[in-house]
Amino acid sequence: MNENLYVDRRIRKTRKLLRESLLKLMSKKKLHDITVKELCEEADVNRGTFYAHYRDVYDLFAIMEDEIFDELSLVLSNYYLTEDMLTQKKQLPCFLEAFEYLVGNYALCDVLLGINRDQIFIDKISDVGRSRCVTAWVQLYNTISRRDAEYFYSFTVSGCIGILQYWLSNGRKESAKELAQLAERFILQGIPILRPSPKR
Amino acid sequence: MNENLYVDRRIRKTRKLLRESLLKLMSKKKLHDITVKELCEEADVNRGTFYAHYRDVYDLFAIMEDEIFDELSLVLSNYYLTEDMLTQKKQLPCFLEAFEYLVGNYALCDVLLGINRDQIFIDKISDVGRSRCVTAWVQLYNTISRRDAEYFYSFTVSGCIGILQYWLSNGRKESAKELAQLAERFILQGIPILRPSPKR
DNA sequence: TTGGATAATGAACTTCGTGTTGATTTTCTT
DNA sequence: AAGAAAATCAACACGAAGTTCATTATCCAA
Repeated sequence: MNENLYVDRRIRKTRKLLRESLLKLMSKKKLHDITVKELCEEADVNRGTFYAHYRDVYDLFAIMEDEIFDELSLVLSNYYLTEDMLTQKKQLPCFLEAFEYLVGNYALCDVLLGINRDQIFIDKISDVGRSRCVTAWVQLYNTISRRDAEYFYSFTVSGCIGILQYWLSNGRKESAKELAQLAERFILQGIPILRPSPKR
Repeated sequence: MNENLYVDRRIRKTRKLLRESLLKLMSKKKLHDITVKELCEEADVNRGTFYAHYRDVYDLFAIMEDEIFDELSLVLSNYYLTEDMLTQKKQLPCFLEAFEYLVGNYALCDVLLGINRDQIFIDKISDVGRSRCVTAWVQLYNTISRRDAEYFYSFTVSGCIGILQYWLSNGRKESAKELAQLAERFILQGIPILRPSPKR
């Protein structure tokens, strides 16, 4: 938690510079086109210093992903599934917090979920709440198999990421709340959301 | 379509070898860790020959993606949206064909959608049916805004990819038909799929 | 404030993949 | 069978990767 306070200021400075520079370069080009050399020039850090901290550019990137992942996990861990949350009206707060975090960190999201994104991060994010959700669903409803619950979870989380990606690539016009509401409606109602008059 | 018939046999052979070798290497390591050198050794093709065909490893990969993309587009283009397809029972055939194609090419899917996947392919796949679906939805239902339809489409397609990814990473136990049915249920019904007795 | 510790720098060096070239050999097509 | 075209082989310059070590700058605790 606060081991960071005991890290030498020089180390903190160097790592911060490298992280910021990588983010900057990634907004312009793909990760695999970024060399250690140019990263260090951008950060004005000696190349030898880089190797004292990271194995290569991908190593640095993975560590950055981990940090975001931990923060988002923390946000989500405040929520636990109750029967209420599975019925009509109580899912919003969880979605809202998640989307608010992501929307608030959109520059990072752009890198992590955008055109040059790496897959591992998405997979990890996806699995944050998997076991909790699936277990709760199976316990609360006797009509659903564990297998179907797993698939439904995969479908849902990927769908939410899809919403975020569309949002990112279309000018980020909506607020976190709007995104959360859209996600909630899609998940709760499915395609009937499209219908003028709900059938059956 | 059949320009391939006019391509020199040596060229076809070389390209096939390189494609297969790249696929093989990608099952073991990430794209950015694969060098032209090792790819050519794997394929037993001269390095100079590689450069006569492709700019670099990413160029080859992009071309492979394009081929799959075109094939899948062809599969999907057989379907057009009618009102029937948006109601309860008629979506399955389209999903079924898509999933059958993807399941049938699971080795490729594993590379394209799996842990080392590149984002561009997924984005392209996602957009195959976007305008067609969104336009149809907006025309058929006066209650949905274009914006919401776009988001619903993003949500749905990403969700389906999520289903496929879960399937890939869990032993590929289900058939294409089962996957298509799951997808259809999730999209049509949303979370009520979990409920023992449908509310309202 | 100072002194020991530690991190960053700069320069040099080897290694390795890249991308290209030109001569030679193999394979295809008709 | 012959000409065309592709693949091979060897060689090359180039640049980034990764490491080493002596030197300098910075930190932090006594």
